[in-house]
Amino acid sequence: MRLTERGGHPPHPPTTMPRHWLMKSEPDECSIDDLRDAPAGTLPWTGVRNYQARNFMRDEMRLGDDVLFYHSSCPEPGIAGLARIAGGPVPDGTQFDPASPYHDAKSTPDKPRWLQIDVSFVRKTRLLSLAALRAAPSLQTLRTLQPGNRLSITPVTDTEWRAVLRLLQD
DNA sequence: GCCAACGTTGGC
DNA sequence: GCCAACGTTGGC
Repeated sequence: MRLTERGGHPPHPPTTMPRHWLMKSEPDECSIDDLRDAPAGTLPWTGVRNYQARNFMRDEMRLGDDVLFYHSSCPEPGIAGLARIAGGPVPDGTQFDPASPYHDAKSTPDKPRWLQIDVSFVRKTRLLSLAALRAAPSLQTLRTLQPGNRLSITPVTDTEWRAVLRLLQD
C-alpha cells in the first residue's frame, strides 16, 4: 500500500531523516529470530491495544524508521536486534477475529480502533541487557527506562539511537 | 466527570 | 508468583 492511500488521515510530509523507536516483544510470541525467519524478514506488528502506542503508529511512525527490537517479559530482557518500519499503518486484522486473543468486540471494520504496521528484520545484535541500558549514562533519558513506563512502542531520540549503536560496538 | 474496581505490563 | 504502576471500564 501507499501511505497516501490510508483513510482518515492526511499523508505525512516527507521526512529526510528516519526516526527511531523501541518496540517491545515477548520472545515467546515473537523473537528477533522469528522476525529474521519470517517471509521477507517482515511481520505485521499486531496486538497493540494501547492508545498512546496506536497514536505513535498512526501519527508519527514512517516507512524506513529505525527500530530497536526489545525482548520483554523473558529471562534476559533487553535489545536483541535492529529492525525497520516497512509498511502501514493499516487496521489491525486481529481486532475483528473472535478467535484471536486480541479480538475487540467494540471495533468494527467500518470504524477500526486498532492499527498495525509492518516491521522488517535488519540484523541481530548481541543482547544489550536492561541492566546494561540502565548502566549507560548516555541512556538515562530512554523512555522505556523511566519508572512506570509500560508502553510497547516508545520514541528514541537520535542521540539515544547513536548511543545504543555505540554500546553495541563494545 | 469522579473514582473504585479490575486488568495488564513487565521486572524481579 | 509477586507486586508496583498504570490504563480502562462503568456505575453514579
